[in-house]
Amino acid sequence: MSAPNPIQPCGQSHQDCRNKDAIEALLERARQSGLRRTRALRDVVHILAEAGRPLTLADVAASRRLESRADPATVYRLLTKLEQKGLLRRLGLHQRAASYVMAFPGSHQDYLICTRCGSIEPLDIRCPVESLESLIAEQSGYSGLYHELEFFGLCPRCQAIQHPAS
Amino acid sequence: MSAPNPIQPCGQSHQDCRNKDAIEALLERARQSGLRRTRALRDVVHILAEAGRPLTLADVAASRRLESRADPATVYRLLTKLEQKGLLRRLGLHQRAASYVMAFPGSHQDYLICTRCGSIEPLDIRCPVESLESLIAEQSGYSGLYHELEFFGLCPRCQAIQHPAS
DNA sequence: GTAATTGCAAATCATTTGCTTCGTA
DNA sequence: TACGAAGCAAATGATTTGCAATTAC
Repeated sequence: MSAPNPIQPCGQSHQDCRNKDAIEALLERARQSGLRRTRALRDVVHILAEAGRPLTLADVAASRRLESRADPATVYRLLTKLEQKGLLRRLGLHQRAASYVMAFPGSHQDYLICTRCGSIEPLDIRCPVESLESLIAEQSGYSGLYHELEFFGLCPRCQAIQHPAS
Repeated sequence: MSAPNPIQPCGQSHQDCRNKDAIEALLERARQSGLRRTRALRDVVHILAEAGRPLTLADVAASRRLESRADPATVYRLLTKLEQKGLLRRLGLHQRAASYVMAFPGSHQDYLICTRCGSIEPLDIRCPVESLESLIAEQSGYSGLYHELEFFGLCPRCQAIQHPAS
């Protein structure tokens, strides 16, 4: 958490996220936020937590880990609920369709995105990540490195709107 | 580019990206990388460049800007080619399906992703972005702020493979 | 003239919803 | 027992491909 060594394949420091206790805590949080302790829920959480990397819905549904082969629709609904409860994070711009931007040479853009209404504001920040890029390129052997940085949150307008339900 | 003021709605500093010269330069690069100067190409580049924010394929295809209403398939192929030439950036994990990760409290994960094979490596970097979050939250009025940071590049294995074609 | 590009239609694939049955609280 | 969850099937929606007609070089 505080080691200065910035770049390592995620070996140790996140291992703790995948141990039984952390997973159990997640399940407990899930239950307390209203979800029932079903086998499918337990399986989905285990699969995702132990993967330690982003998985698609199909990945989760196809995983033969744990004996229940879950229906994609079930997995989908579980993922949706877990995301609504804040226990799960869906990567990307949170829209169903892919998004594109022109790549002007030398220009780089970061975004601020509302998790409810999906509005996207370009940010004119001095991106603090650039210096990391060369370091990562060097240590990982990747070429042509670039990055994407997005901030997500509830925009002021959406904060003012009543939550439809929980 | 060097102003210390870090957060502004992208007003000026990227405006230059959208002027005629920059767009013309993009089109020129496109032509030099083998694309023909068709109306659809010009329109797509104009639409994306002038939008200054991420657009979906449907956004581009539906844009009545410039007189040619382009077929989604045509737009799709243009976007694909522009991306292959490095003139365009597709946001997100570059997979067709959405990806999910468990949100362990207090843990945050950044990724290194190969643009060719799609492999995803979790990075154990000390993320330099966290300090920005509170600043952005304050200035934007967004609540519940979090961020995603992904690095993209060609992984060593893919670098070794012959490019199928250009 | 030749090869890339377009447009239209159709195929794919991931996501999402309806509805009935099942299982947890 | 009541209400959320699961399973199955079907609808939706974005993306992707096939192919004939067109257009840029």
